[in-house]
Amino acid sequence: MPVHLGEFEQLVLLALLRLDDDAYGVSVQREIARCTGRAPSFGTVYTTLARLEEKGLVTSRMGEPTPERGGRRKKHYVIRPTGRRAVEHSLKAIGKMARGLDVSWEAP
Amino acid sequence: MPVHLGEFEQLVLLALLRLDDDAYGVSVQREIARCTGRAPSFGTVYTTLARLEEKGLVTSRMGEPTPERGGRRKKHYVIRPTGRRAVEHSLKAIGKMARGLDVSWEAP
DNA sequence: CCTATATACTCGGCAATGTCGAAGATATAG
DNA sequence: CTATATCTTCGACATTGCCGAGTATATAGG
Repeated sequence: MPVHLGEFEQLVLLALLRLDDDAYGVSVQREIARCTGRAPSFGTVYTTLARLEEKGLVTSRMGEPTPERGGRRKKHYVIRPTGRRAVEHSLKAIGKMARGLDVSWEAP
Repeated sequence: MPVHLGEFEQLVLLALLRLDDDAYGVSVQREIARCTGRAPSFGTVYTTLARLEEKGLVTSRMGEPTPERGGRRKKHYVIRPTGRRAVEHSLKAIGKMARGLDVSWEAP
């Protein structure tokens, strides 16, 4: 039973991978915005993150309050092996379907 | 307003591109199965195809009865420029997010 | 302490997509 | 006109996508 990822779930998972240690709600939405140019609301990001955790694809840990200036504590997310496999699987599927086609894959 | 594609919609659109002239319900599901190893039901494929048409990303034309042996007529689908652009856009987004990561992109 | 101000996360709910299973349509061969 | 092979349509419900508004919680300053 292959774990199925939605389009946005893929982006979130990829964001976790590239943010590595510093992945939490705000940074995830910022990274997705930076890379893709679209600006998902925070609600959207948090919802997806929560659902990915329910499915066991990621884990979260509460961060310590930072010495900098104020604000609520961050909830850090880390991708799990299952999650990593799921993204790779999705990407591979798209890759196979796109192979040989002249749809531009890389950015300008 | 960027047309948003779901994960499966992307696969269907890619299938249309690679099937070119010979794209219709059955062949689309077969192609997706062949490439990705998953076997969506026909209902799933037709629903998606219909929705893509509503959104103006593809067009359809009824085919003539074939000289071969029996069966209902095929409904051929062709991707439109808008559709092509939409897939490219989606693929580009994923590409940007995956760039630099060591997630295997190509098939084994 | 109390308020102002940053930051970050939760909730409730509706819209869009994903996914079937079963039923209906329609060609050709006998 | 029946059997049979092909294809598509139809509900219906599950999963994902997507906010906007509300709630927490740190720190700085009076």
